[in-house]
Amino acid sequence: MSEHDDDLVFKALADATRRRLLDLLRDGPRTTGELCEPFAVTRFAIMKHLHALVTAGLVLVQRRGRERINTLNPVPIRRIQRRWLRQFEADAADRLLDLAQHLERPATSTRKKASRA
Amino acid sequence: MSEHDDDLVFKALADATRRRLLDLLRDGPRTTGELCEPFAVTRFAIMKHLHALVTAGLVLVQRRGRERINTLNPVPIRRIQRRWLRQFEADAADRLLDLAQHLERPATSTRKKASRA
DNA sequence: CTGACATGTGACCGAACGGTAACGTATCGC
DNA sequence: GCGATACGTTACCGTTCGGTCACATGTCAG
Repeated sequence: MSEHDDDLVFKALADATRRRLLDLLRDGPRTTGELCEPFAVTRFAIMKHLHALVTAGLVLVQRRGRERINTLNPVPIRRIQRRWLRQFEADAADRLLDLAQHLERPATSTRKKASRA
Repeated sequence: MSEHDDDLVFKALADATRRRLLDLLRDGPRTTGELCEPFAVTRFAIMKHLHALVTAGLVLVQRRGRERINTLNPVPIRRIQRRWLRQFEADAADRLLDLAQHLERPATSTRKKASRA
Protein backbone atom coordinates (compact mmCIF):
# COMPACT_ATOMS: atom_id res chain seq x y z
CA MET A 1 0.00 0.00 0.00
CA SER A 2 1.97 3.02 1.18
CA GLU A 3 5.51 3.86 0.31
CA HIS A 4 6.41 2.80 3.82
CA ASP A 5 5.17 -0.74 3.26
CA ASP A 6 7.21 -1.03 0.12
CA ASP A 7 10.20 0.25 2.02
CA LEU A 8 9.88 -2.61 4.47
CA VAL A 9 9.85 -5.08 1.60
CA PHE A 10 12.93 -3.56 -0.02
CA LYS A 11 14.77 -3.52 3.29
CA ALA A 12 13.80 -7.13 3.94
CA LEU A 13 15.15 -8.11 0.54
CA ALA A 14 18.37 -6.20 1.17
CA ASP A 15 19.88 -8.99 3.28
CA ALA A 16 21.32 -12.09 1.66
CA THR A 17 20.32 -14.36 4.55
CA ARG A 18 16.72 -13.22 4.30
CA ARG A 19 16.71 -13.80 0.56
CA ARG A 20 17.97 -17.31 1.18
CA LEU A 21 15.18 -17.84 3.69
CA LEU A 22 12.65 -16.81 1.08
CA ASP A 23 14.29 -19.23 -1.33
CA LEU A 24 13.81 -22.06 1.14
CA LEU A 25 10.20 -21.11 1.66
CA ARG A 26 9.57 -21.22 -2.06
CA ASP A 27 9.64 -25.01 -1.70
CA GLY A 28 6.84 -24.93 0.84
CA PRO A 29 6.12 -24.03 4.49
CA ARG A 30 8.84 -24.71 7.02
CA THR A 31 9.17 -24.63 10.78
CA THR A 32 11.61 -22.26 12.40
CA GLY A 33 13.91 -25.12 13.31
CA GLU A 34 13.97 -26.42 9.77
CA LEU A 35 14.82 -22.97 8.50
CA CYS A 36 17.74 -22.71 10.89
CA GLU A 37 19.51 -25.86 9.83
CA PRO A 38 21.10 -24.71 6.56
CA PHE A 39 22.64 -21.65 8.22
CA ALA A 40 25.77 -21.31 10.26
CA VAL A 41 24.40 -18.55 12.46
CA THR A 42 22.43 -18.76 15.68
CA ARG A 43 18.82 -19.80 15.72
CA PHE A 44 17.90 -16.45 17.17
CA ALA A 45 19.62 -14.62 14.35
CA ILE A 46 17.34 -16.52 11.98
CA MET A 47 14.33 -15.65 14.08
CA LYS A 48 15.17 -11.97 13.88
CA HIS A 49 15.42 -12.27 10.13
CA LEU A 50 12.09 -14.06 10.10
CA HIS A 51 10.63 -11.27 12.15
CA ALA A 52 11.80 -8.75 9.57
CA LEU A 53 10.20 -10.86 6.84
CA VAL A 54 6.94 -11.10 8.77
CA THR A 55 6.91 -7.34 9.36
CA ALA A 56 7.35 -6.82 5.64
CA GLY A 57 4.45 -9.21 4.99
CA LEU A 58 6.65 -11.62 3.08
CA VAL A 59 6.17 -14.49 5.53
CA LEU A 60 3.02 -15.58 7.33
CA VAL A 61 3.10 -17.54 10.57
CA GLN A 62 0.81 -20.04 12.22
CA ARG A 63 1.36 -21.93 15.44
CA ARG A 64 0.85 -25.68 15.39
CA GLY A 65 1.47 -27.10 18.81
CA ARG A 66 4.92 -26.13 19.84
CA GLU A 67 5.97 -25.59 16.27
CA ARG A 68 5.83 -22.47 14.19
CA ILE A 69 4.98 -22.81 10.54
CA ASN A 70 6.42 -20.14 8.29
CA THR A 71 4.79 -19.72 4.90
CA LEU A 72 5.90 -17.58 1.99
CA ASN A 73 3.58 -14.80 0.95
CA PRO A 74 4.54 -13.78 -2.59
CA VAL A 75 2.11 -10.87 -2.77
CA PRO A 76 4.42 -8.05 -1.55
CA ILE A 77 7.13 -9.01 -4.01
CA ARG A 78 4.65 -8.96 -6.83
CA ARG A 79 3.43 -5.58 -5.62
CA ILE A 80 6.80 -3.89 -5.72
CA GLN A 81 7.47 -5.53 -9.05
CA ARG A 82 4.34 -4.03 -10.52
CA ARG A 83 4.54 -0.66 -8.82
CA TRP A 84 8.27 -0.11 -8.93
CA LEU A 85 10.46 -2.26 -11.03
CA ARG A 86 8.23 -2.54 -14.04
CA GLN A 87 8.72 1.15 -14.74
CA PHE A 88 12.40 0.66 -15.30
CA GLU A 89 11.62 -1.70 -18.12
CA ALA A 90 9.37 0.90 -19.68
CA ASP A 91 12.08 3.54 -19.69
CA ALA A 92 14.92 1.18 -20.31
CA ALA A 93 14.96 1.74 -24.02
CA ASP A 94 15.17 5.51 -23.63
CA ARG A 95 17.97 5.33 -21.10
CA LEU A 96 19.93 2.90 -23.18
CA LEU A 97 19.68 5.37 -26.02
CA ASP A 98 21.10 8.05 -23.75
CA LEU A 99 23.94 5.77 -22.86
CA ALA A 100 24.63 4.98 -26.47
CA GLN A 101 24.70 8.63 -27.43
CA HIS A 102 26.91 9.63 -24.56
CA LEU A 103 29.27 6.73 -24.52
CA GLU A 104 29.40 5.25 -27.96
CA ARG A 105 32.38 7.27 -29.16
CA PRO A 106 35.37 6.08 -27.25
CA ALA A 107 37.85 8.44 -28.88
CA THR A 108 36.18 11.69 -29.90
CA SER A 109 33.70 11.48 -27.07
CA THR A 110 31.47 14.11 -25.59
CA ARG A 111 33.72 17.11 -25.75
CA LYS A 112 37.37 17.27 -26.21
CA LYS A 113 39.29 14.11 -25.64
CA ALA A 114 37.67 11.84 -23.12
CA SER A 115 40.11 9.10 -23.83
CA ARG A 116 42.35 9.68 -20.89
CA ALA A 117 41.09 9.26 -17.36
CA MET B 1 27.02 -11.25 -12.02
CA SER B 2 27.67 -13.08 -8.79
CA GLU B 3 25.44 -13.13 -5.81
CA HIS B 4 27.56 -10.33 -4.47
CA ASP B 5 26.69 -8.05 -7.37
CA ASP B 6 23.02 -8.73 -6.87
CA ASP B 7 23.47 -7.98 -3.19
CA LEU B 8 24.81 -4.55 -4.03
CA VAL B 9 21.75 -3.89 -6.17
CA PHE B 10 19.34 -5.00 -3.46
CA LYS B 11 21.14 -2.92 -0.86
CA ALA B 12 21.09 0.08 -3.17
CA LEU B 13 17.35 -0.30 -3.63
CA ALA B 14 16.83 -0.62 0.12
CA ASP B 15 17.01 3.13 0.71
CA ALA B 16 14.07 5.36 -0.13
CA THR B 17 16.25 8.31 -1.10
CA ARG B 18 18.16 6.18 -3.57
CA ARG B 19 14.93 4.89 -5.07
CA ARG B 20 13.79 8.48 -5.53
CA LEU B 21 17.07 9.26 -7.24
CA LEU B 22 16.49 6.41 -9.64
CA ASP B 23 13.01 7.77 -10.23
CA LEU B 24 14.43 11.13 -11.19
CA LEU B 25 16.93 9.52 -13.51
CA ARG B 26 14.15 7.65 -15.26
CA ASP B 27 13.31 10.98 -16.93
CA GLY B 28 16.81 11.27 -18.34
CA PRO B 29 20.40 12.04 -17.34
CA ARG B 30 20.94 14.65 -14.64
CA THR B 31 23.87 16.46 -13.12
CA THR B 32 24.66 16.01 -9.46
CA GLY B 33 23.43 19.50 -8.67
CA GLU B 34 20.12 18.91 -10.40
CA LEU B 35 19.67 15.70 -8.44
CA CYS B 36 20.27 17.51 -5.16
CA GLU B 37 17.57 20.14 -5.59
CA PRO B 38 14.46 18.08 -4.81
CA PHE B 39 15.94 16.82 -1.56
CA ALA B 40 16.15 18.44 1.84
CA VAL B 41 19.43 16.82 2.77
CA THR B 42 22.97 17.95 2.11
CA ARG B 43 24.52 17.75 -1.30
CA PHE B 44 27.12 15.40 0.02
CA ALA B 45 24.50 13.04 1.37
CA ILE B 46 23.14 12.79 -2.15
CA MET B 47 26.62 12.20 -3.50
CA LYS B 48 27.12 9.30 -1.14
CA HIS B 49 23.84 7.81 -2.28
CA LEU B 50 24.95 8.28 -5.86
CA HIS B 51 28.17 6.51 -5.06
CA ALA B 52 26.23 3.54 -3.75
CA LEU B 53 24.17 3.51 -6.93
CA VAL B 54 27.29 3.66 -9.08
CA THR B 55 28.89 0.84 -7.12
CA ALA B 56 25.78 -1.25 -7.74
CA GLY B 57 26.00 -0.43 -11.44
CA LEU B 58 22.63 1.29 -11.42
CA VAL B 59 24.03 4.69 -12.39
CA LEU B 60 26.74 5.50 -14.90
CA VAL B 61 28.77 8.69 -14.73
CA GLN B 62 30.52 10.85 -17.25
CA ARG B 63 32.35 14.10 -16.64
CA ARG B 64 31.47 17.03 -18.86
CA GLY B 65 33.60 19.96 -17.95
CA ARG B 66 33.02 20.69 -14.30
CA GLU B 67 29.72 18.91 -14.38
CA ARG B 68 28.98 15.30 -13.66
CA ILE B 69 26.31 13.60 -15.73
CA ASN B 70 24.51 10.72 -14.01
CA THR B 71 22.65 8.30 -16.23
CA LEU B 72 20.35 5.47 -15.23
CA ASN B 73 21.48 1.99 -16.15
CA PRO B 74 18.41 -0.26 -16.01
CA VAL B 75 20.32 -3.47 -16.66
CA PRO B 76 20.98 -4.54 -13.05
CA ILE B 77 17.35 -4.12 -12.09
CA ARG B 78 16.29 -6.23 -15.01
CA ARG B 79 18.87 -8.81 -14.00
CA ILE B 80 17.60 -9.27 -10.45
CA GLN B 81 14.09 -9.29 -11.77
CA ARG B 82 14.84 -12.15 -14.08
CA ARG B 83 17.14 -14.05 -11.77
CA TRP B 84 15.37 -13.45 -8.52
CA LEU B 85 11.92 -12.05 -8.43
CA ARG B 86 10.49 -13.91 -11.35
CA GLN B 87 10.78 -17.17 -9.44
CA PHE B 88 8.35 -15.97 -6.84
CA GLU B 89 5.73 -15.60 -9.49
CA ALA B 90 6.33 -19.16 -10.59
CA ASP B 91 5.72 -20.57 -7.12
CA ALA B 92 3.07 -18.10 -6.16
CA ALA B 93 0.20 -20.38 -6.98
CA ASP B 94 1.54 -23.22 -4.85
CA ARG B 95 2.19 -20.98 -1.88
CA LEU B 96 -1.21 -19.37 -2.10
CA LEU B 97 -2.71 -22.82 -1.97
CA ASP B 98 -0.76 -23.49 1.22
CA LEU B 99 -2.08 -20.29 2.67
CA ALA B 100 -5.62 -21.14 1.72
CA GLN B 101 -5.45 -24.53 3.35
CA HIS B 102 -3.86 -23.23 6.51
CA LEU B 103 -5.73 -20.01 6.95
CA GLU B 104 -9.08 -20.45 5.31
CA ARG B 105 -11.14 -20.70 8.50
CA PRO B 106 -12.17 -17.14 9.29
CA ALA B 107 -13.46 -16.58 12.81
CA THR B 108 -13.30 -19.58 15.12
CA SER B 109 -10.07 -20.42 13.46
CA THR B 110 -6.89 -21.40 15.10
CA ARG B 111 -8.28 -23.40 17.92
CA LYS B 112 -8.25 -27.15 18.01
CA LYS B 113 -11.57 -27.69 16.32
CA ALA B 114 -10.31 -26.85 12.87
CA SER B 115 -8.25 -29.92 13.15
CA ARG B 116 -7.48 -30.39 9.47
CA ALA B 117 -3.83 -29.70 10.26
C1' DC C 1 4.48 -34.71 37.04
C1' DT C 2 8.69 -34.20 34.85
C1' DG C 3 11.93 -33.73 31.63
C1' DA C 4 13.13 -32.82 26.85
C1' DC C 5 12.45 -30.03 23.08
C1' DA C 6 10.97 -26.09 20.11
C1' DT C 7 10.04 -21.58 20.18
C1' DG C 8 10.09 -16.59 22.05
C1' DT C 9 12.49 -12.45 24.53
C1' DG C 10 15.76 -8.99 26.86
C1' DA C 11 20.19 -7.09 27.11
C1' DC C 12 24.36 -6.22 24.91
C1' DC C 13 28.18 -5.47 21.22
C1' DG C 14 30.79 -4.26 16.92
C1' DA C 15 30.14 -2.79 12.22
C1' DA C 16 27.86 -0.51 8.75
C1' DC C 17 24.71 3.25 7.45
C1' DG C 18 22.85 7.87 6.82
C1' DG C 19 23.82 12.21 7.95
C1' DT C 20 26.43 16.92 8.73
C1' DA C 21 30.24 20.20 8.67
C1' DA C 22 34.32 21.84 6.84
C1' DC C 23 37.76 21.83 3.62
C1' DG C 24 39.95 20.90 -1.06
C1' DT C 25 39.96 20.67 -6.24
C1' DA C 26 38.80 21.70 -10.84
C1' DT C 27 36.38 24.35 -14.34
C1' DC C 28 33.84 28.26 -16.43
C1' DG C 29 33.08 33.40 -17.12
C1' DC C 30 34.91 37.73 -17.15
C1' DG D 1 44.52 35.95 -13.56
C1' DC D 2 40.59 35.70 -10.56
C1' DG D 3 36.38 35.02 -8.50
C1' DA D 4 32.27 32.19 -8.67
C1' DT D 5 30.64 27.78 -9.22
C1' DA D 6 30.19 22.72 -9.39
C1' DC D 7 32.08 18.74 -7.86
C1' DG D 8 34.88 15.75 -4.59
C1' DT D 9 37.04 14.33 0.02
C1' DT D 10 38.29 13.88 4.99
C1' DA D 11 36.75 13.62 9.54
C1' DC D 12 33.23 12.86 12.74
C1' DC D 13 28.56 11.46 14.98
C1' DG D 14 24.16 9.15 16.20
C1' DT D 15 21.25 5.23 14.73
C1' DT D 16 20.30 1.05 12.84
C1' DC D 17 21.63 -3.68 11.81
C1' DG D 18 23.30 -8.28 12.22
C1' DG D 19 25.00 -10.97 15.54
C1' DT D 20 25.60 -13.54 20.16
C1' DC D 21 24.57 -15.06 24.99
C1' DA D 22 21.57 -16.00 28.58
C1' DC D 23 17.17 -16.73 29.98
C1' DA D 24 11.94 -17.52 29.78
C1' DT D 25 7.86 -19.76 27.95
C1' DG D 26 5.12 -23.26 26.09
C1' DT D 27 4.20 -28.03 24.46
C1' DC D 28 4.80 -32.91 23.60
C1' DA D 29 6.28 -37.72 25.54
C1' DG D 30 6.69 -40.96 29.08
